[in-house]
Amino acid sequence: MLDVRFIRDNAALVKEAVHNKNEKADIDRILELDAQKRKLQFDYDTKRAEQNRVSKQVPILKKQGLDASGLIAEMQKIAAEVKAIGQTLGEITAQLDAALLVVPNVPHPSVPIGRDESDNELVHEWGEKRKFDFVPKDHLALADGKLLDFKRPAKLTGSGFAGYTGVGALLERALINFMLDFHVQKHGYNEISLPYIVSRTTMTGTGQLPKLEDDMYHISEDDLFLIPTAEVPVTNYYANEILKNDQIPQKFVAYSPCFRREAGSYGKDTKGLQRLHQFNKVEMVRFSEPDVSYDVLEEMVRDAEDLLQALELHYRVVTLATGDLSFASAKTYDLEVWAPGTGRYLEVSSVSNFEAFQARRANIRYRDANDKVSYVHTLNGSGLATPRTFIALIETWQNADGSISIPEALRPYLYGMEQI
RNA sequence: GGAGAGGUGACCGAGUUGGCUUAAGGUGCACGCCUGCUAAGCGUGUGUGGGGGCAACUUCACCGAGGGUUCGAAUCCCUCCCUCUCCGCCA
Repeated sequence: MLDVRFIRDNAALVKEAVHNKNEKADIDRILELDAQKRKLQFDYDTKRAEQNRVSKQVPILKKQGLDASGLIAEMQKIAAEVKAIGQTLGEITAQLDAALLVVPNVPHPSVPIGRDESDNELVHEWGEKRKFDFVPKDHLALADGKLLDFKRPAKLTGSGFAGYTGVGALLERALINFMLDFHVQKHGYNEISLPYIVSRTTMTGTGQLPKLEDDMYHISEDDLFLIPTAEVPVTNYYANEILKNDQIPQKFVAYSPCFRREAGSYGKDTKGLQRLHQFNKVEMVRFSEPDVSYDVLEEMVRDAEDLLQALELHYRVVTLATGDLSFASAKTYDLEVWAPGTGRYLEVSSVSNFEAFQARRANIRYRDANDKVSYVHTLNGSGLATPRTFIALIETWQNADGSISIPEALRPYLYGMEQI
């Protein structure tokens, strides 16, 4: 959520941001509601002050044994006026708040302006596409029925759910443990494990709601949601708090399953592990002081890159253009890993700076050097999403005989196996 | 799921026959005084958010959340949420 005062002072900029993000939000209406609200607030305060002042005289009169009924009768009128103004004020405030919730974050000036992902900008690449002296298989040909099972999970639940079996399950677990250990031991993150089911308020705090409700799994009986990413519980961990010195800066890393309905993406990237309704992910979440949050963003990209480098996988980093940027993000880098069998780059990490957008929604603040209370900046990034990393890993490290070599960094997590 | 207790400022903790409480008192914290140093002591200050004002300042709201009663609500009524204890169920 943006500060209404920021919108008031930068209406043109915000309108441009809404347009560049292919979003819809009625900024003029917000400005109008804001003006109405402030006027009502002034009227309310003035009346209420009078009411408070006069009400205090009632007990004084009574104590002197005087009749206060005239004063009380007069105050009944004012009380009714206060109530009426207060009601209108409440309605306008509710409308304004609802309107503010659907205004997207403003992209950082360094973000390329563009309609969609074709306008994303390449930042850099690492490694190169592996050359094969045989025709590399895609991950389905390599692993379906062995390391992976798609058929039976579909029987259990439906399409878009995958099973990892035997050594495949071990490999997936190895990836998760490897990534967690790496972030904790080499990058200094604090591991955290939080609920996978959260409330409507929590989902609103990070910006999934109200806009993306159709993409979320909802438990209607309790009005709770399955998390689409660990970002949601971890970022909201400090909701409604003023952080103390030892809580900011803060770097958390969390493993969690992620649940996404993927409404509207049917038929897109449906092959194998590429797009699932449930998958595992290790997520980095940072709480930063505003003046350094863009340094933190760069650091997080490197933290995610370190994993791919340790796994010796070729990848590239791109800056998302405005049209591809998510609702809440001010700037996002995607890490795309090369999957030689599939013949595509797959997004395995999305690293974003939300600036104060989520902090304002979730009400996460801190005291700066001058003891002034202000909103923190929140950032998060995958490090990494498991299924696509799994794809790239087995497709890159496959051998002509169908076996898969294990990169050295991962071997300790696979009982020392060099190949599977 | 059943029964009971409770949710007050950074923290502890009064206040629940509605009105000198602008939330007592304490702790902590900050500044000052005192002081050989430290401690103790003394004094002052110490929340968040909104509105108005160039500013000093002023005003409103907030005692779990939301409604209601009243001239006036931390205090009374209703609904909901959360925490704790006991019972039941259970990995």
